[in-house]
Amino acid sequence: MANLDTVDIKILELLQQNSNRTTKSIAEELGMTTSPIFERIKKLEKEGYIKGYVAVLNQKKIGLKQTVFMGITLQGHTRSYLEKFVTQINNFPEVIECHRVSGNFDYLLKLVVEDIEAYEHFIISKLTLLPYLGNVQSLITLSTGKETNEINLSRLQ
Amino acid sequence: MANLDTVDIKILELLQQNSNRTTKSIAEELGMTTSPIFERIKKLEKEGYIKGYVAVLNQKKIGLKQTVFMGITLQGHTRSYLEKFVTQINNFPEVIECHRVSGNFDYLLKLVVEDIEAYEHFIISKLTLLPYLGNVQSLITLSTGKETNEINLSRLQ
DNA sequence: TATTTATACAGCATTTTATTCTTTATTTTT
DNA sequence: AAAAATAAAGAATAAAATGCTGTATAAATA
Repeated sequence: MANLDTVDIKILELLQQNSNRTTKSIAEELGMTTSPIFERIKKLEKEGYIKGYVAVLNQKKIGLKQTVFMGITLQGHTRSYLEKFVTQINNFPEVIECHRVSGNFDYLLKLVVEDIEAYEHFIISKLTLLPYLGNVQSLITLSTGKETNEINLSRLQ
Repeated sequence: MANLDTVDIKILELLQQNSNRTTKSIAEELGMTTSPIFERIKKLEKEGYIKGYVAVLNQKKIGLKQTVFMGITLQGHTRSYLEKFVTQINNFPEVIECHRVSGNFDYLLKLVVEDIEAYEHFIISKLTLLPYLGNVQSLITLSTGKETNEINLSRLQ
């Protein structure tokens, strides 16, 4: 695919908002028939523009009410240790994101836990067991104004 | 719904991984027929456990290669100003998350941009126009070890 | 310029899935 | 123990996905 045209971008925008829409309804919105829309979606999937389709859950309703960010600095920085650290961090079910960053920390983590108590438990019984841990800073989410996975594609047009 | 049973949790886990699976294939995996699975999914949607279904895009392939986190401190803290700040921040297409946090910052943002240059442009031409801005700290993502929206539900069982 | 080739899409046919309904078994309540 | 509620199987129907054919338009080639 040379590049994405207007129709492709529109399809991606719609599927980011609701991936359960029928091909037909997308086709109608774009003033086309189902087949070209169907074929374009398959192409976007095949060529990797679309990584997949997922259900988004209501964390709070499920009992996981607390989001926490952690800035972590390590004391050692050997390659083998960094890799080990990432592997272990990724295995914790509480951790949903783990980014190596430049700036005032080495790593930034995003966690989802039941509540503050569960977070404290995570720190005591899991995190602090990791060696070479340096400075650890917690950012406890009080409220969330925006939290989406939707990438704004208007910039591409 | 009193609460989620084992089958509900399993369904949620599967739909978090791939929401395009057919009812039939989920039913087969769980050793049931399609109708109960179908009804359970509808119930989970209706009662708000499932917020929606979305396509996950390949950011890099689309040309948005850089993720950045920003810790922001405000100088003023009147209610009306905080609200205005959040509203304006949420309107920036670059910002995909905006959390009010306790800790060393007032707000933590997550942004997705083309590259560092685009990030600099965001700061100069958008962010710094906001009044009452205090300390701003950037955490530039170098690499990402884990980045998922999938909530681990094994904790609930 | 004429001719071929590739691309995109409409429209229809077919297969597969989603959805609804009925019946039966099981559990819960009284 | 009887009645009511719940859960699921199985079949029937509606809707959607998927594939195919033909046509128009654009791009490439001679």
